[in-house]
Amino acid sequence: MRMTRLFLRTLRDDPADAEVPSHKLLVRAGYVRRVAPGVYSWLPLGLKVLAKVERIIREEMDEIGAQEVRFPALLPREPYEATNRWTEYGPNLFRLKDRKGNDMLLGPTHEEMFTLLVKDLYSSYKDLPLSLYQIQTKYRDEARPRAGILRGREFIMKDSYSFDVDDAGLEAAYQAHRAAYVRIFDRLGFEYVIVKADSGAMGGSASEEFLAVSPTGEDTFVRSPGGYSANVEAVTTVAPDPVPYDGIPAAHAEQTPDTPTIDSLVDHLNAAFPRDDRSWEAGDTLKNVLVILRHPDGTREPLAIGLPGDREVDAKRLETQVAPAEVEPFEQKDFAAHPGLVKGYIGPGALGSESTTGIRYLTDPRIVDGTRWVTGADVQGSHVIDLVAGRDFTSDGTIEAAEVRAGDPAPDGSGPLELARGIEMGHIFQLGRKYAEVLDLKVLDQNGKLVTVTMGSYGVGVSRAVAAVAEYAHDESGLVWPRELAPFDVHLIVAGKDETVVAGAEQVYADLVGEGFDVLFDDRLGKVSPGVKFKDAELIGVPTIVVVGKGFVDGVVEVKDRSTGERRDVPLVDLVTALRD
RNA sequence: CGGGAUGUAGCGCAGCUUGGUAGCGCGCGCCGUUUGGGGCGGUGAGGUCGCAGGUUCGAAUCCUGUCAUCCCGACCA
Repeated sequence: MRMTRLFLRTLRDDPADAEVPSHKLLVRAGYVRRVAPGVYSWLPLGLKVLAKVERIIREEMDEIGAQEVRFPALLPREPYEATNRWTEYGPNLFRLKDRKGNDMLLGPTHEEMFTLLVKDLYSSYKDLPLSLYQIQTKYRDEARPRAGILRGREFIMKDSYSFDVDDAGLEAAYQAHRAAYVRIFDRLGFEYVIVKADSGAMGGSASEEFLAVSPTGEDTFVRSPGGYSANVEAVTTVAPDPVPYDGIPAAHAEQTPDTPTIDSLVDHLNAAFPRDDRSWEAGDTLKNVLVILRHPDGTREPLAIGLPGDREVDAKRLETQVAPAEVEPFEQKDFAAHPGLVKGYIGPGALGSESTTGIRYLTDPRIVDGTRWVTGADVQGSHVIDLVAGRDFTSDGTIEAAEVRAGDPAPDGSGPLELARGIEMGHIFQLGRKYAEVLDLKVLDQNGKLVTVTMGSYGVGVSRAVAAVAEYAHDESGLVWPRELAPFDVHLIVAGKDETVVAGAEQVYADLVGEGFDVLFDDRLGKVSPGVKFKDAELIGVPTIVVVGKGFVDGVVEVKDRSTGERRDVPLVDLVTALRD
């Protein structure tokens, strides 16, 4: 491709609406253009990269025997009504009506369509196992699209689904997909982690996410030096062993006026009740947080969560624990309904299903028998000291709702956890029979009996992958594509206006194309200085740059490696060999 | 949905405080010059100043409303 013909205009400045590197560079280098928030057009350069990502995915999916199909993005309402997702998806679903007034939607995901397709055509265990996939455009009307194509409202996704008669078959399909994903992400070339994910509302059992490690990622995950990694939601707390409490004095209530917050309480304790061994700390206090759970049937249930005073409740972790109920704040009217609760001084005495309030009381796993706490006395201006778990109070159970912090021990004993950010690139999980049951996907088994099919669901963000690669594959000059994804193999520059140099570059171009290289030839002459061409080449990010210039009279051209910056003169006759290395 | 910011030429921005012929850089066309790191000079094309209403002799500028976009958070297979 000649630069003088390529549909491209590079920009000297970063677009004002771009924040993250991939967004800035993909727009500046002419790969994509914004059409609407979260909606982008792919230009020739971008489309070539996208196609290469798709090719890798197709090869690996085909390799595990999955077959490609393609569903429409425009879908009728009915299948989504059957699974209740027409309602559940809420405002995130793009809805529209056809001329007859029938409801339609732009598909956010295709579990229903795949399930119904298999139901349409297959009816015997002999037809299984089966894996189908598609690479297709999805639509989700995100409340806040951001970061260019990293999180759009229209995006390209590979989604596949496995169909098996039994759990062993599902497990095998899951492992096959997992292995394929490992190969896909290895080939895409970025650093990633596989984390245990919360399968949450989707109702599956096993579920893992592939996260590209990147500070611009939206998902926080944890990992340990010993190799543990997980979503924050999936982290389980390492509970200490119970400790004996024989020598601990009896709990005693003390006056602690004006100490509604943990900080004010700790200050007061150190001033009024100093410890012999050390100062009081926030972690010595037991904080009791109240929320309201709204259950799917609409009922509201108060819930108290007891946790060490130096930790906050992590809203996401809490919601994962109480799903499908939703978490709402505990409001003034709720306090009014429970006069036994003294705001700011709530203690275990007023909590628990056996207590006067009857409010369910769940505690952090760290609060084991024998641990001693300072906590509210359920009296205005008073706290209890030396309150011992298991002796002075009990809870209705434990809950994983406290925030996870760097330095916390990994659940598998593999060392302290580190917090990092990642971009969700792939998600695999064992759906089980949820969709097959609602949509009545059954096959006859060996005994002629109807059995419900079990399914797996597996996704890769294809357009997101282009941006995710760009997130790390760049430097201060521009993009630096891995060879397998680059829009071209070679970026050829003619530097100079001398007729022999120009003619020479033309010849090199023809030769390289003849040898099978995909070459971008910057053949611009006239006012386009060599500096402009070098800058554009670095911005575009083709891995190898060949310059035909002043060395040409001596029969050499310059070969530059975009990623290392290394440049060397190569005799014209050796060029093809050098490029093949 | 909460908080913050911004809307002026294709892109990046100034002008607004203090109302008076709409500017700069890049990009684009043409002429000349230049050719190994976004060169120089000249000359052009291109703008309902987000939109609506108001104040005023006169509004990009002041007032009111509204829409949009971006960022943080909430949300999000």
